Order: sequence, then C-alpha cells, then structure tokens
Amino acid sequence: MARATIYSIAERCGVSAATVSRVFNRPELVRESVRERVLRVAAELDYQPSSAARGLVTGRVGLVALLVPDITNPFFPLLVRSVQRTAERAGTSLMLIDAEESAAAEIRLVTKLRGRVDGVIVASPRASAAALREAARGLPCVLVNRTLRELSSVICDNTAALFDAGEHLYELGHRDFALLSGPNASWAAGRRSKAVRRWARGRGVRLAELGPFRSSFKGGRQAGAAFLATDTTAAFAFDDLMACGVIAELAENGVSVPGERSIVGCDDVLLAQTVTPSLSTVTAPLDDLGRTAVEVLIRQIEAPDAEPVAKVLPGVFTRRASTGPLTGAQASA
Amino acid sequence: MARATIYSIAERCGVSAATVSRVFNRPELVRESVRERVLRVAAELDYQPSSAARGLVTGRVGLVALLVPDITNPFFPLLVRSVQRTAERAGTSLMLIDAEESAAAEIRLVTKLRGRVDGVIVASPRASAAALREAARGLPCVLVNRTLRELSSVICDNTAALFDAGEHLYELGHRDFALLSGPNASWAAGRRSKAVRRWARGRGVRLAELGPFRSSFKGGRQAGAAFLATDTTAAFAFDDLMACGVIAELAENGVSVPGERSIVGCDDVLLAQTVTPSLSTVTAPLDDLGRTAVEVLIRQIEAPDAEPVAKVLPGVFTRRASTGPLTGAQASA
DNA sequence: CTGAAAGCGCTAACAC
DNA sequence: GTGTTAGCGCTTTCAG
Repeated sequence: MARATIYSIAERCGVSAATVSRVFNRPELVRESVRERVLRVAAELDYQPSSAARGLVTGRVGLVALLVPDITNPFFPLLVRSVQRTAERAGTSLMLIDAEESAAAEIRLVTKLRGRVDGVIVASPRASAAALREAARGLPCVLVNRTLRELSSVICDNTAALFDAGEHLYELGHRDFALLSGPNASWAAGRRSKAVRRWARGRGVRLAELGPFRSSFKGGRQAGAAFLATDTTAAFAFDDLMACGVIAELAENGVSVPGERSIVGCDDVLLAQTVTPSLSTVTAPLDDLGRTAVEVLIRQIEAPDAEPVAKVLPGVFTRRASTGPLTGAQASA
Repeated sequence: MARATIYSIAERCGVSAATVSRVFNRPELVRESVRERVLRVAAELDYQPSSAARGLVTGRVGLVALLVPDITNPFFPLLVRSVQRTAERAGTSLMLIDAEESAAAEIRLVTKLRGRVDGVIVASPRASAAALREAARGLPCVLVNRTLRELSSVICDNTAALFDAGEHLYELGHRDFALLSGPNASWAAGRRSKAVRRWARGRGVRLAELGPFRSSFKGGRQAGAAFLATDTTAAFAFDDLMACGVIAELAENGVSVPGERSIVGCDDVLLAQTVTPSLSTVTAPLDDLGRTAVEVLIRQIEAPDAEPVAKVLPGVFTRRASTGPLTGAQASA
C-alpha cells in the first residue's frame, strides 16, 4: 500500500484535493461535517503530509539547523534541548550538525544548508568573520555566543557575574589570581578574559595570565599544572569543563580545593554540580539562550530583510563548594 | 535576487535545465566543456539544489532522524556524533530529536516523522513494543539498545564484560555485592541486571538488589544512600551517571572509594574519566554502535522489504580507579 | 464553502 | 550528448 496523499483522501471522501489541503491549512474555511470526515479518513490512512511537496510550494521546509562546534562539550546538549523544544512549539524541526571542532567544517556545513533548511543557528562558531558572513549569505542566520555586524546574535554576557565571582573571592581573602584562558579562536574566551582583567585591574590585585588551554578535561589538567606552578591562590577557568580538569590535577597533586586553592568555572553545565567539590561558577541562562535564538531566527525567516538584532542575556554567579576562605597555610606559600 | 535554480543556470549557459540537472547527478553523461561551464555558473550564482524539489521527485529527502530519550544524558552526545558522521559520509543529514525522557513523546515524535525523513534511528526507547511498532509502520527504522521482533536493531551486549567486572571484584576480595538497578522501563537496565544476577549466582556470592533508581546524578545519590545502608562492599551501578552520584554520596558520608567500597559503572561516557576516582566501567563501542545503526538504516531505506537484522556489539570491561582490594577494615563492618 | 487548474524546482524517461 | 515532456504532492488563486 502506497503512502496516502491528499488525493487518495479526497477520493475516499468524495471531495477535491483542494478541500483536503484546506482542512489542514485553513480548517475554518471548510464545513464542519466535511472537515471531520476528512480528518477521520486521514487518520485511518496514517496520512502525513509530504514535507517536500509542501516545502516546494511554500518555500519553507519546516526545518532549522543548529550547528554546534562540539556536541560532546556538555554546554551544548542543554542548548540543543532548549532550541529543539522552542522549535517544536513553533512547528519546525531541528537539524543538528556537529562541526567536530573544525572551523573549516563549520563553513562547509553552513554553505550546504541553503535550500535544505529555513534558517540556521550557529553556536559559538570558531570560523572567521568573513567566512561566516559569506557562508550565511542568503540564509537566515543567528549566532549564539558571538557577535558579528550584519548578523543577528544572542549572547550571554558574563562580565557582571565574573565581577561578582572576583568580589566573592576577594572577600574570602584572596589577593593573587590566575586566569586560565580558553582557546584563542573562541570569541567567548576573549570576552571572559577581558572581563576578568578589567575586574583585577579595578580591584588592584595581581593576575597571572596562563594559557591558552583547550576547552576539555585534558586542557584543564594542563591548566591545573600551570596554576600549581604559580603562587596564586584562586583561578578563573575559561569554562566548567576546564575547571573540572584543574580540580582533578590539583587533587592528584594532593592540593585540596577549596582548602588550599579556589577555583571558579563558567557556564554551569550539569558537570559543575556533579564534580566534587561542586563548582562555583557563572550560570549561563541556557534555556533563555536557546529559546531566544529560535525566536530571533523565526522572525528573521518571516522577515528576511529586517535589520539584524543583537540580544544580550546576563550570566549569574553561583556559589558552590570550589571556592573558600584563604587559610594561613597557603598565604605563606 | 531570487535563488538560483537549474533554469536560471540553464539560461545563462544556453543549455536546457535537464543538462544542468545531469551535471549534478550523472556528470559522465555531459560533455566536459559544458559541464565545466555549468559548474562555474552554478558556483557564481551560489546555487544549492532545493532538497524539497529533489525529494518530491526521488521520494528521498536525504535526511534521517535520530531520536534520543534524553540528550542531556552523556551517553548520547557520543552516539549523536558517530551517527551524524556516518550519515554525512553517506550524503544524508541528521535530524535530532530529544524526547525529553517521555515515552509518550517518543511515539508522538516518531509518528510525525513519516514523510519528513527517509528513516529513523530510535535510541534506547522507553515506549512499549506495540506503540513503537505501530509508530514505525511504513518508516525504515532501527533501534539502538533495544530489540523488537520485526524491527532492525543494534545493541551493545554487556553480559561478558559485566562478568569480567564481577571476576575483577571477586579477585580483589569482594564477596558481598549490591546491584543498583536502572529504570524499569529501560530495556538495557533489565539486561544488565540479569547479567549481574547470573554472574553472582554462578559465582555463589551474595547480591543485594537495590532500586530501581533513575539514570541521573540524583538517582545515583539515592542509590548511594541505599548502598551505604547495606553491608555490601562492591556495587554494580546501572550506568556511569548513576555511579557518579553514588561516588558523590559516599564521599559526602566520608566513605572512601575504592578504600572502603568499590563501584563499577557502565557505558564509559566522558564523565567516567573525569570523575574522581575515575570509574571502572564497561566501555560501550559507541562509535561502532552509531556507525552500524546508520549502515543498517540505509540498507533498510534502499531495500524497504528486506528482513530486519539484529546486530550485537560487545562491551568491554575497563579497569580504572573506582575498584580496589577489600581491606580488613571494612570486612569487619 | 468547494472545485479546477497552475506551478513550486527537480528528475527521469523518451526522443532526437 | 542534449532537449522535451511529464509528473512528484502540495498550496493557492480564481471561479463558481
């Protein structure tokens, strides 16, 4: 048995295909009795509209893409969930694309998207501004955690929260800080580093800049080793994943957290709560981030010529167990 | 400027649309000089074929879906990556769907897929066999980590590896075991419990069955508390996530791992290596699992009437730091 | 309220 | 080798 179409339904109902189509698109235009009959037959036949046919005529395929640089990074699954939930509510599906950490792949993949999806959300892209702009030409696009003139974006601004983190550590007695910076290609890493630097300068404390390190557990181990090699007592890690690596490295060297050293992460991924000690970190509004990105994208799809918009959502400092008071022991270190 | 089509290209090249189409589908049928010219113009115009139009005529949309029960569970991102990589190599894109842990959503979402994708991979479904079979009717489908007559599947068999884990603990001196079982609705949980039971019976050791617990960090905390309430010394956790919760709960109660209690996880997600102590666990061949699932699905799409196949891939026990020798101290506990 | 008819962009016979 | 033609399943005027 071939798949049901509006024609097979129309035939069984003794109406025209146009009427069947209306039942699904403009039901208020169809007489109630007819509508019910059509719906019943459609259900019986397991009818599902062909997205290809519909897309061909409407110019919309009901699909948006979300491109992430690394799906195994715990930051993204939460974003994916929020994006997909919002998309589904808006009646569109989600095509997920993992660039496997390659900037070249990002560009290649975005380029192939034109004609296949209605729009794309590009999360934390590492590719160059020019390449990105070129790849997104003619395709509604919104960036997450990166800004670019001419493209819409929704970012999380952690500046204030990082200040709060700094103040928190300062109040605990810390005076010597380390900045464990993230990948150079990461826009977010640059922003975070800048915020920390600004805070340290304003506060008049010493800040040792270490790195860049990769945003991975391994990168965190290296960062931890570098941190240990300094006589600083508190570190700002680029993100939670890195912070976890730092904690593991310190643990292996018999350095207790927060007894001897304090550390704050960034993002507040699930991992931040499951690691021991749990991470003091900057909580990103992941749900909002994903939802807003989809909303902006859909607006963009509906009005392709509208001006790009740039949304900014603030992060919030969350205190947990990885930050603690400076004890006499290490002050003398 | 409207999007380029095979017609606009044909016009600019002074050939027919069919020729342009051939250049992309059967290039060997087109004279070299013409082909080059068409390709050049297509590139100039940023031409990307409309997947909707192509899908309408070929009946294939170049899209497969992967439905996961919970994208925030660290097991799935790795599977997603492997599936997406294999799919991309086969020239098809991936539509990701997160059921947010709801069996009802699984069914609803799979049902909506007919006509939108060429096939679907359903990972670790919790829905009932009947509902699943019904939802997948007329849609090429392969199950991951669950078997069902009439549907293809690829599963990871951990039986032998769990035996190895048991033997490993036995050799370390453990005689009293706990089984921290996973959700009742999880097919994998049932399989794993059965394997552990079989091993314990064969070995003639005591096995306290605790649970079921949820597959989450929190579920693990509860499991940890239950584990502590027994006088057993080694536990099989349903999966790594749960095992991490157990470790955290023990740590909070001042019970050292593996000093006083040993624990083994299952799956070997990234988390297993980053937790302290690192988890002894059963490593699932995630890459193979995803790759095989896609291969089976594609075969199914190409030959819809072929018999379903059931592939079995073995897990492997990996020893890390969460298992250790039984010390005198706790033998007397 | 409903039907007839055109056409979305592409592929696949079938001619030449 | 290349052009002509006929749809794929659906939406959308336009008539009635």
